[in-house]
Amino acid sequence: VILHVDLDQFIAAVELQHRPELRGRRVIVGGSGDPSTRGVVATASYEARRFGIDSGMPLRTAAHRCPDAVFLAFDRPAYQAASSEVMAVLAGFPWTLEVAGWDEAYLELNGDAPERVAADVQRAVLGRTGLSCSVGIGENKLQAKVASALAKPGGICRLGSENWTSVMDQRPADTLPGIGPKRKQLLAELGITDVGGLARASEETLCERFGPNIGSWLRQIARGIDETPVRPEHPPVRSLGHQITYQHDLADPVAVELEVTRLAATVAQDLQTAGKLAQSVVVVIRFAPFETHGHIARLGRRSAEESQLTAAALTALERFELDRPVRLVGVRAELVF
DNA sequence: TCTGGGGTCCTAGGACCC
DNA sequence: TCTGGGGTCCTAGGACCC
Repeated sequence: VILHVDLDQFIAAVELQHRPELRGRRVIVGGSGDPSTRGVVATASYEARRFGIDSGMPLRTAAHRCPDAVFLAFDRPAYQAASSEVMAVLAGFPWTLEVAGWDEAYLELNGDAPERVAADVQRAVLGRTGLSCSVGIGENKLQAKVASALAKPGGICRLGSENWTSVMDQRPADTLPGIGPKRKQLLAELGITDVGGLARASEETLCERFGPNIGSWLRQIARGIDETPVRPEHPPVRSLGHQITYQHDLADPVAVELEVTRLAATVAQDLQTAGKLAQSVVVVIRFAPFETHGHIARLGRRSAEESQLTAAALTALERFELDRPVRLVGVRAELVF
């Protein structure tokens, strides 16, 4: 039996802990906190969601739809700190814990009454961090994760092979994690809109449209099947980088080059801090209005040295024709692992 | 009304080798 | 004038997740 613990409105909840006077108000967290700048909504409070505000929406749009909302800057260190507290509480239980993100984790039980454990977990997290969470119970990670979404906010929900079909069949296909807007659209073109339809679809048709792996995997998740293990250790980091969207497009190629150099130096620093070596560097350029391209350059030798990273980044940059204004520059190191 | 930042994984196509 | 088949590796792009 697997539990999926998912914090409710995590980012907004952390902000409201720091500013209790904002409880009950329309709060929107994202970007610099200034809705006249480039950025998107990370999380909106329930009060703001009623105005159609949701994650990913441009801040400018959110300000239009909800002019009297309170806008707060995205505060990564605060969320990381809150997350660590929550995970420490979960680690205190005697079960295998997989941290799956800032605000979610899996617990693998062995024989204990899962509903009772779920309630214990909720009580412990709330008592020690002040944060509310939802808990899904399943026979695998997929079922548990889907169940926790159904349990929101603050509830407990159990899915298993006996009720998967009755609970899920009629729900839209994108209820399943792994199906986003594009796959939902492609499925709709095949006449598949709900989970039941996907479960009954022909594997051949799905593989033809989505490729061999994704095609058969989609059909599996629609049937509630998932064999991925709960893994307590963090998987090795594969890449590490930074990207910046500029408030004003960079029109000058020299400015772009300077930014690539700056970002490469930051990435080198981060590599050294993490004790990792890069084997190649990817430079990403997003041209105005919104066209993104990337080029990769291999390092002469595995390294975390600033000079090596910078040289490779500039080599990659040379492959771009910088003949248009640039709105984003990114540098990412691919690691040796 | 313009569209963040940090990641992972998969796919398609081309180069190359035997 | 027309050009196999099997395999690997690399690159670029895309979809998704939080």
